[in-house]
Amino acid sequence: MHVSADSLIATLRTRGMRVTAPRRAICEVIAAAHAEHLTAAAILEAARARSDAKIDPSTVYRTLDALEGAGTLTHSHLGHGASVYHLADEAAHQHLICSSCGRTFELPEKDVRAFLDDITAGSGFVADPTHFAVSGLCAECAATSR
Amino acid sequence: MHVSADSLIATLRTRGMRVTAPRRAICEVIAAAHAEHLTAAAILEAARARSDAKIDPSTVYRTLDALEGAGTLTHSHLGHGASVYHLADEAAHQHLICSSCGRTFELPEKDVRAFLDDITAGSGFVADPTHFAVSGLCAECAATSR
DNA sequence: TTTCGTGCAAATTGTTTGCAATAGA
DNA sequence: TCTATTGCAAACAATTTGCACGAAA
Repeated sequence: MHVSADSLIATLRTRGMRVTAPRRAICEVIAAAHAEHLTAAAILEAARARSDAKIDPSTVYRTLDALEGAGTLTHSHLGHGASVYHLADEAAHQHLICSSCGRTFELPEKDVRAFLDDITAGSGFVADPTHFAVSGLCAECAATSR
Repeated sequence: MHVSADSLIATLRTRGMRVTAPRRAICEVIAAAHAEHLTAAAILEAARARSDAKIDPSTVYRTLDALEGAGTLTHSHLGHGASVYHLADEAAHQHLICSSCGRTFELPEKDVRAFLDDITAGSGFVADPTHFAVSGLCAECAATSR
C-alpha cells in the first residue's frame, strides 16, 4: 500500500531529524501524490498551499534529500528540465518521454526486466531504470511523422 | 568513415549559412573528436585553442544547434550535468553511466536493438537510445558494493 | 540549552536571448 | 550592400550554499 505522511515523518524522526512544519507539509504532499511524479517546484507550491508556514525552495530540496537518503524517496530525470520525485516503494518502471509531444509514459516492470537483463548480460552493468527516461516518439507521434 | 571538418563546413554552406572563423574552428574540433563525446564547454575550449578568433559560448551553442538542425550532429544527456555532442553518423548506442564512479560505458548497437524491440513491442513507442543515458552501477562498482 | 533547521540572499551550472556592431556573400 | 553572425551582457531555470536567527529536542 501507499506510504502515509505519518510514516514519512516517522522516517525522519527515526533518523534523528527534527519534525518541523515545512517538513510535515512536504511529507503530506508526497504521500498525497501517490504514484504521481512531482517536481520540486510542484511540491513547494502544494506544501505552501497546505501549510501556513513560510516555505523556501531550499527547504524543499533539503527535505527531499533527507527522504532520499532514508531510502523512501527517489527522483528521476524525465527530460531536459526539472527532476521528478516519487516514493521509492513504487514498482520499478522505465519512463518513456516523447520528444515530439512531451508526454511521458511508463513501461511496466515486466518489459523493463527484459531490458535490464539484456544490459546486464553484456556488460555486468546493473541498470537502474528509474533514474533516466528514454526518449523517443510515442506511438501517435510516430504515426503522424510518417 | 568519419566526417571531415570540411564536410561539416560544407553542410553549413549548403544550408545557406555563412562560414565564419568560429564556425570553422568548431567544425574542426568536432571532426577531430571522432567518436569522442564532447561537452559544449570542451568544444569551446578546444575551438579557442585552435583559432585566434574570439569565441563565445553562445556562438558554440548556436553552431551546435545549426549542425544538429542539419542532422550531422546529436547531443545526449549522460548525467545531471552538461550535454555531450557527437557526430550523428555514429552507430546508435546506449550510454550507461555508473552512479558510483561516474564512468560512462557504451552498449553496442546489437544489445540496444533487443531493448528497443522490446519497448516498441509493448507500447508502439519508438525509442531513441542515443538521447538519454541509463544510470546504474558498473560491474566493478556493483561488485565492491556487494 | 544546544544544535538542527530555517528563510533569505547570493552563488552555480548550463544554456538562451536581446542587442548593436561586424563581417560574410 | 545587406543581412547573417558575432561577442557581450544579461536573463534563464534548477539547484546549492553560506549565514545568522529561531525553534525543536
